[in-house]
Amino acid sequence: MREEPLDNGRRPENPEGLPKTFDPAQFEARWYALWEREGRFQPTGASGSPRFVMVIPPPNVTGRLHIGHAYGRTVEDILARWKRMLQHRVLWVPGTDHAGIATQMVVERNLAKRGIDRKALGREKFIERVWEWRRESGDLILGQLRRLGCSLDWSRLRFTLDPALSRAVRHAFVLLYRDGLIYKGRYVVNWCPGCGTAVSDLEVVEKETKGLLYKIRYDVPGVPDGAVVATTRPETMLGDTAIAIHPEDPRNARLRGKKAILPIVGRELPVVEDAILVDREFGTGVVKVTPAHDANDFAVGQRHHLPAVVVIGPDGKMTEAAGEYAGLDRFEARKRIVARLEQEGRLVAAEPHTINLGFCQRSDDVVEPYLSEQWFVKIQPLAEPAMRAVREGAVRFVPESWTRTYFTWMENIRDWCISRQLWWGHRIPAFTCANGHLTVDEAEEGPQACPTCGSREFVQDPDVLDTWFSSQLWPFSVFGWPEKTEDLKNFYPTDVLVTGYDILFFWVARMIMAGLRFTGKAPFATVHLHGLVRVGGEKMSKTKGNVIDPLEAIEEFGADAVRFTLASAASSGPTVSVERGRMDSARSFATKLWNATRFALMQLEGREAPDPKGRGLSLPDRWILSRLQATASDVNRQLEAFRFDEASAAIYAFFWHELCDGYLEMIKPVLVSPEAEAADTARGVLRHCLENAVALLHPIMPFLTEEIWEKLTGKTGTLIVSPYPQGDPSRRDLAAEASVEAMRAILTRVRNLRTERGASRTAPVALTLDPGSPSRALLPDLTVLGPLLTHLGRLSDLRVAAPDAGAIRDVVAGIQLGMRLPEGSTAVAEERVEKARGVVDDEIAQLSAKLQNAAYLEKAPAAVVEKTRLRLRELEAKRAAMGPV
RNA sequence: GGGAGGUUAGCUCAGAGGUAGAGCGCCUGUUUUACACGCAGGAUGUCGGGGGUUCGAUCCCCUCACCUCCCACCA
Repeated sequence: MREEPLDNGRRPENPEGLPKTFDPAQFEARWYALWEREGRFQPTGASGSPRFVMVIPPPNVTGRLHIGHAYGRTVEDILARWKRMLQHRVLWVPGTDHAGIATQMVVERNLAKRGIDRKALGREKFIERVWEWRRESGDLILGQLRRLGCSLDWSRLRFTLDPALSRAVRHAFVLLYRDGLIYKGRYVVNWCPGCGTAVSDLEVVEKETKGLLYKIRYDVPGVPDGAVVATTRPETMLGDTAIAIHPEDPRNARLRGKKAILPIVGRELPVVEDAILVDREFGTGVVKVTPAHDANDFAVGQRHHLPAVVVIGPDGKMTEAAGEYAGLDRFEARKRIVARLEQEGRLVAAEPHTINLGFCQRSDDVVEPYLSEQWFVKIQPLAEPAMRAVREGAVRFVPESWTRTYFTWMENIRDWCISRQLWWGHRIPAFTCANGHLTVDEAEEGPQACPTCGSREFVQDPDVLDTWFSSQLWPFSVFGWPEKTEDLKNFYPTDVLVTGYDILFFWVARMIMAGLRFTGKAPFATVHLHGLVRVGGEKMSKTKGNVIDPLEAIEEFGADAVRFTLASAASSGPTVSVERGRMDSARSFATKLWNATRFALMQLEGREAPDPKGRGLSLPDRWILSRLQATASDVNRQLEAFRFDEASAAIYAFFWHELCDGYLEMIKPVLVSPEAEAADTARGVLRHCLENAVALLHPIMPFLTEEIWEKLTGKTGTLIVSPYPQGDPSRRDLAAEASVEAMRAILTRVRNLRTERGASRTAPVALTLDPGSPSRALLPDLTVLGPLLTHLGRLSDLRVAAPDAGAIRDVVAGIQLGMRLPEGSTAVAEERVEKARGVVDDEIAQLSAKLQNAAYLEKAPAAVVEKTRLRLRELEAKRAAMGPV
């Protein structure tokens, strides 16, 4: 059909009723609304049917959907839709996270732009502003998940700061506190001066950094040359309260029992002997001890009862204790101190040195070890059961290789610093009464009276909890825990958790610990840890310009194409590589589906399409039905294994290469033939295959398939709950598969012959199938397929006969062919034949050698040897067909 | 310093102890009336290097090289 623009520029109406290319925007929103309206995302179905439950990894409430989310949520939605079609009672719970540091920082920055300082504003006002920000820009991501097609049960939407979830947090805190698993104490923690808060070990990212190792001479009365200490952080020396040597180090034995004088400050420093801290091999064997600014030094301080002097404050500036350096930034102070030491002749050396510096995951500031009072979770008692759960199989990781990483981390786990000096988050439910008694209480308003002294005046701890403290409760707090709700009973524990491996420790491990502690059950049976999305093999970054915005991609290609691309990119490895080219190809696939449907509708509309289960099936019918069974089995197996790439590829290959390229072309002549019965059967088979293919694909491409489903079946919006094709291996028809595949191979050879000989695409070929062929068992079927072969191959003649003299000969699928082109065709390039002969000769030589190898004949399985024999026979026939050199 | 993973077609990646695969890209032909986001045909790989086990290894083992990532308090 020619397309001519009309006056108004619109395309003319398509006679078939469907445009040639489809516009996803036409139906995506419509289907989503319909599914939602009809309650498809809510768990329904027979109460006896198995359930399938997931909770979403809650994105930041003010965040935007990025390609990593899009990937993870697509995977979850595929699982949810697949299980739903398997008639499970599916529940996938949506929600968002308050994301303490991240959100607070954004709001703080916004305020700063307007010249407003957080501290000047005050805590309450500031928190109001954050809520405002959350109202303005929050939940956008939820709409974006809808665009992606996620079948989340919106009636159960949760936010980590919801009253019920906040209560769960307080309850959990109190439980742990009462059990002695939460304690408060003064320790050296990781402190981010940029964020102004303590952070956990996990939030510190170590980076190799070039620095200097300074060697500084401290005077030691009675020891003429004093002591030379080595440090990468000279500014902390102002807080030194000792120097340490190894008890068995002869080099420094003369320092034993002496006192050193701290340069600049003049403080007397005892020389302590500590075998744990000091490595005799390193540097001078003398270590400065700064208990307030180094975790190891802190431990030494504890062992030797040393005081701790805080010289760097929470803002990263030197404190009053730093004397003349007070108020200086820590790095500036370093410069000045080094300059001064040099001036005084105390700087013995400053050698280039590579150090692992800790940076704040959030702000990228250099993290300071900082002595301060914090809350901690005693983690060992929680880790033990969590390890057991995995060891005993109550929780399994997919891919399995993460198990080991999990154990390694859990075995070396350290107490978790959970207090944050922030305002946005769950405030620690700890209260100090007027008489200084500490009490914890889960009531939002705090305790009524002090249990110790009865005082009614309290000050609440100013800190908030690490965001992950609330996240670890997510799989059950969303269901109302600690209340014994129906949902908790019905849907907890969940089945599958899907998330990136980067939060295995942050979140997954902690959920397992918390789940076991608070509910006695592992929160999920299976954890699918996927790789991180990369674009073209590289991390996405704005400077590289390779960022893919999933929403832009949805606009451009449609949600289904984006989802198919992501599913195809899945792999078991640590990276998920996404490319734009893949999006194009996915969109082409969607268009292909569309067009195949248009064709089918032309054939099916207003016509009977009997159930193909009746007899009278042709070989192509049997073939495609068998391939459908094989594909369905395969797809289910791959989904079971979280191999979304393989599942996508299986449907793609079936739909495009077998159903469209193969079956559709095979039935076209049947459809126009006068044999009405055969045509009707083909229509029935076509409908059956198309419906099943569309159903198979629905979890991956939900919108388009629902649209097509409606056109095919006349049913509106029901595909989402239609039974998923599972595939039955007993319904494979291997004989039909072999025959039709042989025919297709012969077709390819005939077409290739034309190209090879420079004949036109339509040049008639006379073909003979040699009854003496190695695979002659196929001949009866090929005879039945003869008319089709003749039609598709544009043959002028087809006979079962030995090849004529002068025919071009070859062996395909074990059938010896004789092919004859009309006169005048160009001869094939001799060098090409030469090369082909070479390849065959090589393989023949190889196989013959194998078959003459006694060890091979004896040890290789009989089936393999037999296969080799067959192959050799076929090759010899092929070689013979090629003629002499 | 430990640990994990990777190295396969120009690109991005699958893959199994028994003759190497996909998508994209490339070449050739093609308005074969569902689809040019198509159809048909085609080319391309010492499966990182070296050694071992095996009748047979790209797939298992050892080793080397390079890459990625995790974990770790050596000043």
